Amino acid sequence: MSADGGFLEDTRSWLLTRRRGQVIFDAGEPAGLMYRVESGCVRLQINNPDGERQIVVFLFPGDLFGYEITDRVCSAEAVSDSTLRCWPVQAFLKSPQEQPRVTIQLLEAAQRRFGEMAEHIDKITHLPAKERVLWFLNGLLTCPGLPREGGRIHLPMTRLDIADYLGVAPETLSRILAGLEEDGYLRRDGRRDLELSPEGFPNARSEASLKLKTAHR
Amino acid sequence: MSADGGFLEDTRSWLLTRRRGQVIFDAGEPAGLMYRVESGCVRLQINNPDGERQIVVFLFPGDLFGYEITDRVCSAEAVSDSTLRCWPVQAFLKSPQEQPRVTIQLLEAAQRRFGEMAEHIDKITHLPAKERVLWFLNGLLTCPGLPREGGRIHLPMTRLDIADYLGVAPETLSRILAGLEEDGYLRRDGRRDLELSPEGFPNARSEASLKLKTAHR
DNA sequence: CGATCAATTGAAATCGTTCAACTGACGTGG
DNA sequence: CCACGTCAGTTGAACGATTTCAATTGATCG
Repeated sequence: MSADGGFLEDTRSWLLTRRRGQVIFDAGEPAGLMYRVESGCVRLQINNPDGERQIVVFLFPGDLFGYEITDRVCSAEAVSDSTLRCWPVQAFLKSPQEQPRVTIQLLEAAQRRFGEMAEHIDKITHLPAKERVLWFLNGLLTCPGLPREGGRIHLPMTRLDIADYLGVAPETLSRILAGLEEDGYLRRDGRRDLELSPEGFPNARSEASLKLKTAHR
Repeated sequence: MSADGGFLEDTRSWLLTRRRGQVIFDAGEPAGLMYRVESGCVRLQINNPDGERQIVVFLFPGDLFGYEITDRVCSAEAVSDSTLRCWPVQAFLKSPQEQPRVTIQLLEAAQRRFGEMAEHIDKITHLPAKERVLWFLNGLLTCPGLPREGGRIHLPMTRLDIADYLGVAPETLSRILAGLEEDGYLRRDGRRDLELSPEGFPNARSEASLKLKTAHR
């Protein structure tokens, strides 16, 4: 998920720390800095007028964000205490030296994010709640930035965060996790720690897809 | 939605036509050309392994797409017969003359798209089916590239396309449209034409939001 | 003008939400 | 260091919106 090619390192930057829940920037604000997560976890989200929240993506160490050129397109908040490295975007865009290399990097990062969001929409609309949760958990397992020992995961985010990411009521998420624990696929340890079964998950879709649905166009 | 600053015009390009339903490119393919819709309508979509489809965005005249640098992150197909202007992306990225100006344009286009997709996810997860349809119809009304005379719209896409965009069953969409017509908010004329009421829509959210929900964090 | 398939309509089933109550994890102050 | 309070998280039960399956209509095209 990280996208620096070493260019960023050569450029003036500085560190910032944000505490759990702190706002990094809000949708609509004029952009200035771009960030890379050094430690912790950040969420990009939409805060809609009805007071509801849609978390668009969780960002982990190595991930770049906030490289808007004009205005912020969504809000960013620290999920857990985090340290961020930041650069003034304008510096890149104006420097004829750095500009080409960096903007292409950013363009690629943006494309990658686009693909991930498209997948996100797809999962939310086509998967039932349980399989969304499994998808999320699998994503955690293959997330390079997340501190992890074996199948043991320390979640930086709350249940409500996860629910708002998956488009599910927190109660539903709770029931699903309880069910997975019941069936031996994981063990909950406090609010933040998960022990995922090494044998992997029910893999519900491979069964379901045997039904050989014929949609497609 | 359009994002050219005149730079593109100076660069070698050519026209392409695609018939309704034709594939423009598929997810995973190596990228080569980038496109601008000149006439017609294009959809970007995810074709998931279960044969289901999620339409991510409809593109209209003026819209740029396909500016991936490496691989296609989703598929593109013509919704209606369309003409497309295309450029080799590499030509921009290699030319020191054009590169800076164009990549910044593309970066901005990508950011705009990001914001729209985030909103799309938000609508899908937080709005009930009827309001999703109203949101879509309102979007059509404020879409500069769509041929329109007053409140009369000629839809380039099928009901199934719309359903796959909104994350709703086609039957549900059908019932909702019937209901809106029943209530005098629109008139259906064949499969492709809609006459939207000039007084606008029920504006369901403003009533609903009087309930003053207190979510947010 | 007829065939075909998109679109519509009906009825039943279901998954997830909602409302409400409870539990217990975590941190704070004594 | 332990007791206590608070709020995140969990559990229960009922409701309801949307899906699903099935049948029908009707628009569009050859």
